[in-house]
Amino acid sequence: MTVSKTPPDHDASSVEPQDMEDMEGLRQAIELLFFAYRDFTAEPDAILAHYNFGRAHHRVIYFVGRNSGITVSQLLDILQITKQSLARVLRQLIDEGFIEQRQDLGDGRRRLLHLLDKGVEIEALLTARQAARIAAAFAAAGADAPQGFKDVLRGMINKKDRQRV
Amino acid sequence: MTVSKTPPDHDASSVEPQDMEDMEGLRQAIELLFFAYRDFTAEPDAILAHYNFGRAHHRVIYFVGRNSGITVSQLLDILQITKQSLARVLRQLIDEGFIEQRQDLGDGRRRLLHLLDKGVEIEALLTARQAARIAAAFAAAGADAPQGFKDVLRGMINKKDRQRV
DNA sequence: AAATATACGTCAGCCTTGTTGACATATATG
DNA sequence: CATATATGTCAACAAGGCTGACGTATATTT
Repeated sequence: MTVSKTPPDHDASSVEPQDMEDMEGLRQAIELLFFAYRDFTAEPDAILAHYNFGRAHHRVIYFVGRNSGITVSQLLDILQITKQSLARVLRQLIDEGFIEQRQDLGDGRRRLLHLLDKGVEIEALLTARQAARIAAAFAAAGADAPQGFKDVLRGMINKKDRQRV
Repeated sequence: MTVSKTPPDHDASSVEPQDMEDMEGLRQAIELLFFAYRDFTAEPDAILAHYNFGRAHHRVIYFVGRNSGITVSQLLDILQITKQSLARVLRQLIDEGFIEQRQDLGDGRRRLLHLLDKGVEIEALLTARQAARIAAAFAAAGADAPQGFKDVLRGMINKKDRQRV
């Protein structure tokens, strides 16, 4: 392996374009988002591992729980993954009795997804953990912080999906 | 395939434990976080694909850029992945001339990581895109929103890493 | 009624990025 | 000199993305 020998540097202060005076604040936001999301997902991931499930299962369970009777294609719109990727985890969730699909009486091509008891249970557990983390952060921040938090997140979402939440 | 036939239901309103009166707001936050992070990462991912890089490369480039001279183990602490996972992408980044490692003169076991020109360039591009998205969201939200946004995110990070940002 | 479009499922194979476990080397430190 | 630390690497595996191809049931259009 080739390793060059040089004194440790500290890269002084780098030049920032003047039209980006607030770059530092934006970089802070980028990093906070990384760390927060990292820890926000790590906790559910650990729980899911007990069921031999992963983050992909979590997403499906969550959004089916939140939108009972959602169709497969609506779920695909939310997750923005391919149907093959969804099929893999959905099949497991159905086979293992966490989710049930019923045929839509109006349009027989559609499969309406519903959580079964086991699904409701794990959804509640996972959501409770994530909600608790957010609730703690809300409580620690100022009273106006939750609104600011949500408003900024909403603004970060592509227009098309902003009205979803 | 077995599909039960039942009329479409709307699952009425589910029961919420009374100690979680604000559950709706917390669920909103959970979903906003999901959608915002999804779109926040999708844009860089698309750019990185042109270089045959992925999200893992982005993280390394970003944090090496932000912490010039960072060691491998410090980077591992941030990313919270195994050294083998890091090694795979780091090797590519070094081989392809995006990152350089220099030996620490104080402690010769350490490798200090630095962006090379190509690395600086792509880092700037990716960060500019993400910063622009956040800047737009900041501008669209109220003047106090950015502070609330950051405060809540900070509160969501595990204590150990809160002081990082 | 026939043709086409839509919703969904599935098979096969590939890639990235995470994991574990084992082991090697250089350098620091006790 | 012995041990601990920082790093690198090989091998194998799993999760969860992807593409492409194809099948079937149901709706819709012609």
